[in-house]
Amino acid sequence: MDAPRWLDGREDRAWRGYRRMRRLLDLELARDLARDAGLSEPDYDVLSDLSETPDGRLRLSELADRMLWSRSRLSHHLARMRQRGLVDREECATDGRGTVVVLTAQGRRAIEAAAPGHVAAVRRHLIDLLEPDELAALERFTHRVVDRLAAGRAPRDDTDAPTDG
Amino acid sequence: MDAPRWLDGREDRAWRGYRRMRRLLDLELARDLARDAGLSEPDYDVLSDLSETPDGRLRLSELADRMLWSRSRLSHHLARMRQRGLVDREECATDGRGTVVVLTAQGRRAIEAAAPGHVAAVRRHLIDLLEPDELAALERFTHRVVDRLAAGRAPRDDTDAPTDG
DNA sequence: CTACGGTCGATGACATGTCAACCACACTGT
DNA sequence: ACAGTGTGGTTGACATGTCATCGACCGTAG
Repeated sequence: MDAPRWLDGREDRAWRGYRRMRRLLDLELARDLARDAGLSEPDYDVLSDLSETPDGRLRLSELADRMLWSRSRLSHHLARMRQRGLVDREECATDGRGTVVVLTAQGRRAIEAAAPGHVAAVRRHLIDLLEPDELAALERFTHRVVDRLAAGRAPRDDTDAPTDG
Repeated sequence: MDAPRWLDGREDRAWRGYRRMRRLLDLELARDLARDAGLSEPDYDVLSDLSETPDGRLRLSELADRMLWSRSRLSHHLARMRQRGLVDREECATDGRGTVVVLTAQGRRAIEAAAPGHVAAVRRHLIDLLEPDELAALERFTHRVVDRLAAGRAPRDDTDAPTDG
């Protein structure tokens, strides 16, 4: 650990800005979502991913992978959402161990009611504040960073932690 | 709520990329930090903010404001960090209600041991992957977004939720 | 001084996320 | 068929974060 390369002025401001934006955006979006739709951000994400499939159904592990959640976390969260009637479970026809997560009619109504306001908030607080070149840069570098990070992850691991050293 | 303006292709890719990057970066940085330094990200942030002051001391509410945490959350977290010997509490000389959070010698050693590796990880997984124009864009737009969001927040509110409608 | 409304921080109850087993089933080789 | 090994999902214990409330103290007005 010799002579660490600290962040210079611009790098430090970018990094701090990123973290601060992240936090404020989270607080704001979560607040709006809870107030207007009675959903948390995780709730919204689950419903959103489900609603993007043709039949509102996904294997639990498939959903967990898409969301980058551990199966454990998703299982717990689904149990809570299920009690609220937003989703349901079905046995998987092709794999006796499997669970299929199903979007209920109520869940679909919830995401459809929440989506316009949520997208509007995302625009108002972030997207519409970006210049075209900034939006393009955001798209480019986030995907670059994601590709690198995803490459470093173990192919399958329930713990959300890659097993490399 | 008439005819919501959905995100177009580029906007949608940027927004999804942002959220995915955010999640993967969090997992990776938290993992590295835990493995190499035995600290969580919140631990690191607390220690980092404290170590940036001249004497390693901050009023609890001042620290909470800088971190955008509720006083309650910080109070709970400090109780845990205190049990591990990373920080301590002192009474505030100028305000009988107040608490001063103090970085202990052990806490200073912990942050100084953790920082080089953490900064290296931030570089490796994010900063060093950005082109100069992307870094500049990140700095610019995050600060713009933060300014807007900060302006919308009530000046003082323990709940982390602005009181506007 | 005393009353009053506000702020500081701690606390307990509860919601959420993590981690380490665990069971049931799938797959492979023999 | 049937071990042995691996995967899918659940569970319980625990760590962390949120929310409402409280006691102590501050500031100001009478």
